[in-house]
Amino acid sequence: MTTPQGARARARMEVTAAIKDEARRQLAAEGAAKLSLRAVARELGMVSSALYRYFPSRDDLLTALIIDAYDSLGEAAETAHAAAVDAAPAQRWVAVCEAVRGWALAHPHEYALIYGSPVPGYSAPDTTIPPAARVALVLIGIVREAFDRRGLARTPVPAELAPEARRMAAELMPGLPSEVAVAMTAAWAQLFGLVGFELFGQFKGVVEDRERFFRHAAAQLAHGVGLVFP
Amino acid sequence: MTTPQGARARARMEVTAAIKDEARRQLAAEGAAKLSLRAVARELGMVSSALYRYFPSRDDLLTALIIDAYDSLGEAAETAHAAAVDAAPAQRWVAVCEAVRGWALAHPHEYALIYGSPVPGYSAPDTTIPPAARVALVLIGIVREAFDRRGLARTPVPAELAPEARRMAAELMPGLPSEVAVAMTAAWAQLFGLVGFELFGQFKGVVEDRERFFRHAAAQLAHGVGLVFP
DNA sequence: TCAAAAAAGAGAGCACTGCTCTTGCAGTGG
DNA sequence: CCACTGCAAGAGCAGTGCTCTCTTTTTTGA
Repeated sequence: MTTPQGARARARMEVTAAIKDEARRQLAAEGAAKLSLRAVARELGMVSSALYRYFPSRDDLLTALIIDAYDSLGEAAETAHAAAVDAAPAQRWVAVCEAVRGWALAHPHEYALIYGSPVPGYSAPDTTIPPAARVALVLIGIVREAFDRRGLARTPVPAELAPEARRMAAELMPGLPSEVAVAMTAAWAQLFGLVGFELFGQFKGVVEDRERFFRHAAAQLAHGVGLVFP
Repeated sequence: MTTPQGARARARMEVTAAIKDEARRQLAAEGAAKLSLRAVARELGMVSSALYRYFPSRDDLLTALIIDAYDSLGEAAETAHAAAVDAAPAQRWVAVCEAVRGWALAHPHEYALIYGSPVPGYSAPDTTIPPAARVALVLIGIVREAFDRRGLARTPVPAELAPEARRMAAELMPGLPSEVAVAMTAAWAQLFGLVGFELFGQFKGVVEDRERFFRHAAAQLAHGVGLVFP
């Protein structure tokens, strides 16, 4: 990441990056299922066994790509948010949602890798959690600012959920009311439900004008967390 | 499906069923990625090439499993709906949502197969569309009945979405107002966003009391389509 | 009834995969 | 200078999807 100590370490980082680049290319072209270590090695002019010096297994390569994908998506969300910084919170919410959708449409296989079925054995390593949180943090930031400025409409939470709601608010979104924490979390999952359905073909024959449909649905999500359109 | 004409046709159906059963077992145990034709054949005591008489490719076997999974999920939804037939529409809505979640938790790999990333090349054949619609039809039925009985709260749709909303209502849910059609479709996608996030580990470290959280979120979805709790 | 046709299974084989192991080469640090 | 370590190469193993050919069995139609 910083200055490499020796020429050796530098070369290692370059090769590692080259492997990831080529793997990303194959991922984008064919999908995770067809990503082959041997093909990556072949394309890089090295023998397949050499690649195992850099990634001990195919799953490790995939994990690296997953983290990069989360970061790429998170950056897209943050950029969109920064670009809309002057707009009202509800508008910024929609802008971020649209950025997520746009990124997903532009990188379908990467999106499938991170929000589709978990491809490797089963559990994503905990390394993936921080980059995965970036989109959520942007959304939380919007809601928090709106709350601090003028408060939010709150949807009451049933008594049976109140303790969990308080825990969620305290641990994940300190400073926000527990009802909002619950609504936020639900909206976050629902956002990716909308994106996933569009991307994975579930809207085929159902929604035609998907962009407008999404914009409206994202606005409704904003409404659900208590944001109001001016 | 009906009476088999000859002993041959009968045998063929039995073998086909046995292949699907064994494949389903392997799918449930290891996931779609590790489902292997050769392993299925081995387990059935036949040679791998013989299996190609029944399914021309691995993708065809997967497609058959996909259809079965959609039907199984649809049946779970229909059963839950039938069991709650005396309850108010909003309650039935939640019951169906909970049935979807329950089925998904009980059949994670099958759920991943149908609502996760599309595993084969890319596009699911159109054969999968009717079974895939069963859950949606149950939900539409609930909403339609509620609408016919007492009407529904409607969330206005922006002008830019109005034509698409009308088209969706006319083609997919005749008799329902276009605003409701839009809200229904969004809720449908959002439901699977909630289920998918829980199933694919996105709620790890975020939501602990997932059952209660889901019940509340499902109730909010019902609210979003205009259903009211008595 | 009996031969032709269709269907099914068996087996070998091809090209590919992830991964391991051993061997040889080339930079690195004492 | 020389031992050490990191790296690459190659062979090889077990597994995969899929195709092709050959044999056996069942169905069919004249």
